[in-house]
Amino acid sequence: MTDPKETINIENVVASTGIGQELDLQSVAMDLEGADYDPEQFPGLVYRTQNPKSAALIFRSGKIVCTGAKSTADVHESLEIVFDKLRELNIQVNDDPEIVVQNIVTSADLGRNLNLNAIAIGLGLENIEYEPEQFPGLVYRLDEPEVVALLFGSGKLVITGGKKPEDAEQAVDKIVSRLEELGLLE
Amino acid sequence: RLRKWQERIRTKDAGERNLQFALSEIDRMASALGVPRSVREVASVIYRRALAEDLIRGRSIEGVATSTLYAACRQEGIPRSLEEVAEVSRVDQKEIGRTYRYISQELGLEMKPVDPKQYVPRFCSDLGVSEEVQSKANEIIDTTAEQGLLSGKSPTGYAAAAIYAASLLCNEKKTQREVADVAQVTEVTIRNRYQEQIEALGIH
DNA sequence: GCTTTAAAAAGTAAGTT
DNA sequence: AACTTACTTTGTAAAGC
Repeated sequence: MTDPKETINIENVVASTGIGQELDLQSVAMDLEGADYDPEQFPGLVYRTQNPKSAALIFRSGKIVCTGAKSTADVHESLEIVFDKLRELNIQVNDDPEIVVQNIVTSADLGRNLNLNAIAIGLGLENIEYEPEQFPGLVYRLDEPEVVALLFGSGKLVITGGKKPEDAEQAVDKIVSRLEELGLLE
Repeated sequence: RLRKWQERIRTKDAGERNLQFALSEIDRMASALGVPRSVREVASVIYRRALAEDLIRGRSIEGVATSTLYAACRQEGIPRSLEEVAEVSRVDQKEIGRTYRYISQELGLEMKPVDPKQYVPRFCSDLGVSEEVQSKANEIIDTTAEQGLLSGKSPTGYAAAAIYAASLLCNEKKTQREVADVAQVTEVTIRNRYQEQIEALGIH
């Protein structure tokens, strides 16, 4: 029996930060190669890094959102690249702007198929959302840690809403023990 | 004070008119769907509860009315798919679905997942197949669902595949296209569910 | 509420070959 | 019938409508 915790994989990390400087996005868009900026569509400028792969949304206020990184370390690496690119454009960037992780998306595998109908009843219809006509996953909201888990018939999971990697581990533990005590993981 | 009085009356009148509009819309859509009067009554009860709980603010009356009708059909055991409900509503399917989930959650309706068997009588009737095909389809659904095959699958596609399989087993073959049309799913979905079901049943 | 970005899960659908 | 592409669901920040 493989511990489901060992199947956890971070798929996406969202973080926010700021350079503490207002920006003229129009000129940044001109000077920054590969930048996508369409203020009519969205107020942020989109800049993609290749290694590590991520997408940064840069705003007029100097605030930045980084998405798509596979780890918190990658978030920092990606943002350092963004900071350096801005410095190359003679824009002042603080030495180490505070980076706050806002959301971590994780996948995991319980290793056996799940009867979602039985789980919906077992976990309590009032606590879950399961509408297979609209989406194949069962939505389970946990209080501690405060995350949302999507459970699939294959036994695969998606956990989102966490701020740190341990949130996903705790969530998997709780889900496994709840399903075990309900006898729905045999 | 007189102004406040008038305002209250105006608000009350507007509220009455909105409720009448919602109920007439539920009636219109229920007729178009051909569901019995009991379903309209259940829908109007749910709608009034949503109104009392102030769940309509920020949402269209039409959207909430349609969602309560969708929920009522399910509660009464004669579900209509979101696609079918959307066809008689002025609200798009996506909006009906999210409004339904919101109302269901807030009112604590505790709706059980739709049992594919609930679609069998209507689909079979539309196809004009025998009672034998109908009970065979129900049997296929029960035995395969017990094996966990239903998890995550849409109830209409699951029912359609079982009816298709049953029509073959009872020598009353209907084509995948015919079944797909009454269930409003694609032939590809029927093919996929059908393959899983006959494999689970050990029919080769 | 919406707009945009990223990523996974699995089902369904549509278009092309 | 296979492949590809795309949409459904979940969280999250950003600025502006």
